[in-house]
Amino acid sequence: MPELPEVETVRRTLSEAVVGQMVTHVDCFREDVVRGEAATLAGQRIAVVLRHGKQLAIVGDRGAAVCIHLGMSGTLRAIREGEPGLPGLSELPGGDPDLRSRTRSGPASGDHVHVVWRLEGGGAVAFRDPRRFGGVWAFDHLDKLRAARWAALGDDALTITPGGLHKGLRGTKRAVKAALLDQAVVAGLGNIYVDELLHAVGMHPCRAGATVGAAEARGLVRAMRPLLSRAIAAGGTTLRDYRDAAGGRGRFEAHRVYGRGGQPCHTCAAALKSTIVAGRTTTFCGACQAG
DNA sequence: CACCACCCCTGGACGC
DNA sequence: TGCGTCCAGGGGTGGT
Repeated sequence: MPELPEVETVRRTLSEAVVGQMVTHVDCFREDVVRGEAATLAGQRIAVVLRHGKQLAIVGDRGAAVCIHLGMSGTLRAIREGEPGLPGLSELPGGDPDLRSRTRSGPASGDHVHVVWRLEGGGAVAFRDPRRFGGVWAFDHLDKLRAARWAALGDDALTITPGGLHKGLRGTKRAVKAALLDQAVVAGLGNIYVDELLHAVGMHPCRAGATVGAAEARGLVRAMRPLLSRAIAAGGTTLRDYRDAAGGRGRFEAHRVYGRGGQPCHTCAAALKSTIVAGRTTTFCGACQAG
């Protein structure tokens, strides 16, 4: 379940592996996963890999941009020449025989590779997404990507200002947790980090957004940045099958509340409560997080 | 307009 | 061991 730290880790590892490389052609194995012309990056050298919230953009040197959203189960892997690829890549029709022969084979060893960007020199970038909650959106120019997708998002969680967050919260009666999960309010937070954030500042997840004052919004932003930064420094959180673009696991496991319902709060030792807020499993401390 | 329930999808955990 | 069932959850959509 990649959230901002995991997506930023993918951005960095992918960037190191592919910036400056030429995309020779694009294999798309599931049309419904891609919106727009999948081959749009073909013939362009990768100039930069950007991120806004949980979305990535691979940008070509002539301006083409491909937006990738990993959803729940998506991975984006940079496969270097001579390196084993993703499970299942061996089963792809029409793939590079050399690349295929190097990949693990076996009966249904995990296919679900939907798009492969082939690079000059034999490498590749592969988008795999078993549950298909993610997707790929191709544009002939980055400006169009920004207008069509990123304009609707709030400021990135790493750069949002206290004033910006306060503005996003004060107009809503929704639970503050629901608002923080809303990518139009702030982009990049998901269920894990919202629970961690609310616990860190001692705020009840069901507080109405509009009741969060300017000082509390500042507290949220001041807690958010180090929380996300520490997770990025650790390469993100590994739950289930998250991997960065180089196939590495995250090492951030310092969850204080997520997944710990019923266990003692690390701050006050009270049993953490588990409930549903905004349709999401929510864990919080009834004692530390007043509301 | 704001908000919520529902749906999409598959793999892993768990119970019998 | 094997099978069935439930659950995870971001975001889009359609209903209230």
